Amino acid sequence: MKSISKEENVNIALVAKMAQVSQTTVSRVLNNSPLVKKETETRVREVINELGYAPSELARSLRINETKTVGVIISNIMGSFYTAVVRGIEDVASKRNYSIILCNTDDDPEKERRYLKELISRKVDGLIVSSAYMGADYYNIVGDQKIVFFDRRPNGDIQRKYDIVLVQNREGSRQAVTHLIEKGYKRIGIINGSVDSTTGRERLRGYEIALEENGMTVEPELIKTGDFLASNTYEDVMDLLVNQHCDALFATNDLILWGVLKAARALNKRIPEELGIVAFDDMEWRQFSNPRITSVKQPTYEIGATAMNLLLERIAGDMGDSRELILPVGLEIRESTLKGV
Amino acid sequence: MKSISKEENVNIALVAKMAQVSQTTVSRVLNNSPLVKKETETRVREVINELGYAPSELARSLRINETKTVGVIISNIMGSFYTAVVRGIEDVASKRNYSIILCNTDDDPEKERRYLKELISRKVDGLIVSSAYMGADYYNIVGDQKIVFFDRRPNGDIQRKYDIVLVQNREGSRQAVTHLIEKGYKRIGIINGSVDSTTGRERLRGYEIALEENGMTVEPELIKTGDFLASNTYEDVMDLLVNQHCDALFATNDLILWGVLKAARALNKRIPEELGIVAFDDMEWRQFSNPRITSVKQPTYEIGATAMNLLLERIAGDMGDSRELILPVGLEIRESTLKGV
DNA sequence: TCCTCTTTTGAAATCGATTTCAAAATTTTG
DNA sequence: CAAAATTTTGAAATCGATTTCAAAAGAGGA
Repeated sequence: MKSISKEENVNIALVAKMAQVSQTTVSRVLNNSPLVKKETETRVREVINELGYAPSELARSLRINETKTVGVIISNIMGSFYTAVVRGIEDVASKRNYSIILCNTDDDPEKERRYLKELISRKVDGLIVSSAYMGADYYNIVGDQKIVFFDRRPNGDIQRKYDIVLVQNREGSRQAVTHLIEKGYKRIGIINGSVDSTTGRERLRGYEIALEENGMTVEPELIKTGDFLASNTYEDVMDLLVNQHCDALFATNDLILWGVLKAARALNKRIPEELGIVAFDDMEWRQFSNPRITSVKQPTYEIGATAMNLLLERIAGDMGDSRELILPVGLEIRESTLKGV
Repeated sequence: MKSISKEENVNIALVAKMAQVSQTTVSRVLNNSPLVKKETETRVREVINELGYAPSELARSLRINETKTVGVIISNIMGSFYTAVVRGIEDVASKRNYSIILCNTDDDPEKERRYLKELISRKVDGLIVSSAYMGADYYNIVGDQKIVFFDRRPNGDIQRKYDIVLVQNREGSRQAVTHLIEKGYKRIGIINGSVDSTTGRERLRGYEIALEENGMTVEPELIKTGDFLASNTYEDVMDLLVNQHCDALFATNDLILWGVLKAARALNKRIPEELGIVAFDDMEWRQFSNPRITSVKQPTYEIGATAMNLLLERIAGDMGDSRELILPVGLEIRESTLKGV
């Protein structure tokens, strides 16, 4: 074993030189190949320890064409729904020695395109995507990447080529609104995200179905369409409560609920007496909100874990037909709809 | 321009072949070198577009020894404090074309070690770390990596070598507890995270200082030390309220606050009359909690953005002395301490 | 036309690992 | 003890980019 020269780079060549073997042998040791004599292995390992050598994943990835990295593209980690999803993804990924690269698009299609291209250039092994952007050229960009979409269903051709993890959006909405009706609310407004996404469309559809099933008419004035970032929720709520005299509101996600609560507070509405509220998503804080909010609970962590598992199967070589998993939701009834009938 | 053969890999060599130039020239085009004749450049770009070629960041990184990637190591993205920090990091990173790899350690030192080694193997350009693990061999693992620590101050030797972003933990605690005292609360308990971290120690110190400044004695029975994941907050609160007869509690982070609220609710305590509550961290949900919680607000997003900016300076070659930035906190007074004096 | 000077190009080395293929070393067998 | 079988090793190619250095092509002047 030679002595350590000061300024040399610590790489496989240096280890080889110092252990008086070839790079091939060092590589074999690194990969626990049985082809190495016990004695030489020991010598090599000693050098490795002495140098504190750790192989470059970069070089390795380049050679074996696999990075053990997946890209995660979401709207905004601060939207709390995604937080739990990402944690689910990361847990499964970490267990299998994968890393995740996190990207926030703010639902900006241009940002999403940029991220997609960058992740592909970085040769990620796969992608987990909640897409804001589903233009016709999507396929041109992503090509034959392995992708699992979640939360929002990609449109048209795309959806037949990739796995998808969704929740019962329509059914969740239907239950939520049905609950409001059963509680005796008469004029129910909905503040929806974008109907460009299937999520928005499905949640709206559930709302309509609930009304129809109960012999109520769907009034366009009571339907507010915006975005899931709650950009103009406040104004929408004001209109629904002041001009349209709604006595109940259905907020289709967490951020929108905040807008609703702010506006309701500004108007000094008593909840649930004057105003009933149900909302999609169920973050833990709602248990301590005033009042506690009746919620459609999504299995957020499981969405992420499931998506990552599907992706890992694809990466492992599963070439089967694309799958669509629909996870169940549940209605948690709390004080915000606790009106005596 | 030759025609596309079907199964060839799309790499720089293929582009070169099809454009009838050398790889060197293609590389120059990719990097906007002025050394290329307009005419050839056009030809090369056409081929690039036709093939949908995007250079491998992997190969590039290997050659130029720079990955444009930073690792982010935190306790748990679901702890809501970190969510905002991460978003701050990602925003700054993305603007400078950096990607972030997210790692959740759950404050498990072993996990942190594994992540550190992995990220270093992946040749990240730098690290942003809220460390659970500060063993003596830390420096052995991270060596001369570029690191910005945040939230928790690394101990001893480490701290002189790297940049640090902190907040006024002690001062924040002092203000919070002083506020409780001013409101007339007499027996104030603290439910702290781990005192292995400076954060825990500083927040405890602020608590002690506030008591001392007001001529109150620090009673060990009123000090609960656990972890910032709130593992046994419930039991701690029970003890403080039932056995120690506290009339006010100071929760040192968001998760712990949840535990406090749950326990308080279980005991049917009226807040703020029977029980005053202040807490570190200030997530948006607290504005809607019942009651709204008086909070020490940290500039979470700025912590992340600042850390990333410091890191970028280091990556750019700044070799100056290590810096320590202390960001201000602010006390938001709300109903949970609104007792008439 | 020839020579100089500038512009434009490409062959080959390099980054740090893995892998193929053949050869060397060792052990087993007859 | 020599031949065959087996174990152990290493030289060189490879992944896909960048970069160095020298040479080719083109422009301008005498």
